[in-house]
Amino acid sequence: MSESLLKPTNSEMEILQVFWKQGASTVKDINTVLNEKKARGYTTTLKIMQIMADKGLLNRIPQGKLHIYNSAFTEEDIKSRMVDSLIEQVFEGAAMDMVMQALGNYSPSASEISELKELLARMEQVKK
Amino acid sequence: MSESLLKPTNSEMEILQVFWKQGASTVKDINTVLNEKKARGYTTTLKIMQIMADKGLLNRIPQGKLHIYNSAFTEEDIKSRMVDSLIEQVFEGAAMDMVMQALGNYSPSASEISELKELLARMEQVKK
DNA sequence: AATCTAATACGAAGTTGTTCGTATTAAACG
DNA sequence: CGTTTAATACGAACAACTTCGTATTAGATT
Repeated sequence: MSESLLKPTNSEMEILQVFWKQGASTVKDINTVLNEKKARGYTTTLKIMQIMADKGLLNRIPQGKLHIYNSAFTEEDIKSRMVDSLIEQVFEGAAMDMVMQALGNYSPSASEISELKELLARMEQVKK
Repeated sequence: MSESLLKPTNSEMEILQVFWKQGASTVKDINTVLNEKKARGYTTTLKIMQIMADKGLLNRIPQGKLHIYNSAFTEEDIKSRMVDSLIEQVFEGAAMDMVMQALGNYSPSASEISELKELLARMEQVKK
């Protein structure tokens, strides 16, 4: 089981994002969406999806000749891994530094600030 | 000037982190520190540092036969780029989602919560 | 059933990153 | 000033990713 360390590449992330939005899809479905942003050959998308299935990132269900794929992991799961990886590799484990950096870069709107304050209040509750 | 998009690789990040801690260093200096965590050949470190200098990530000052290197960018600058890149590629621009995810993963200590609340309070002030 | 169509399978090429061995060179030493 | 030492330069190998062209195959069509 070496799947706990699986970190999708950029191309793989783009594909996963489509699955999270529209659920189970064929190669054609995915390729159509991807091509809205950037041209790629059909077999390019196919190949990457095959590799992803091999890695365990995607599930593949044969439907006659067709293959239907879907993400093997939830959006939260993968994004969580990616955030962890950044904190580890770039911030040497200093999670709060990363949060501060992010907040500094994108100063949140008033409503986002409220949302964050609520989250923090809830976290404070739990600690008691 | 294509350097605004420069995103260091993992190996490059490890090297930059050493520079940010101890300032200008030789290849030998850097390699010694890196080897505390993981064995690598001297020429491996040399090669990567040469590539980094080519890319503009490091400055190189010849000191007789020796070369003294240093990071060409501040810690904050690079880390900021890395955070931006994650937000862009993984969270499709949703910076707040990323912050929430990070806070969810590493529930902050009481003192960290206070620190964050202060930061948010200051941000709220600025908005007024 | 033969042909057509559209999907998958496969292999190869180009790129980037990492690693190291060997060659070169410049300074130091005797 | 020739030799040793220690640093850089260079090239090659390997692995991961991305891309695409071609081959194969299974189902649909006539």
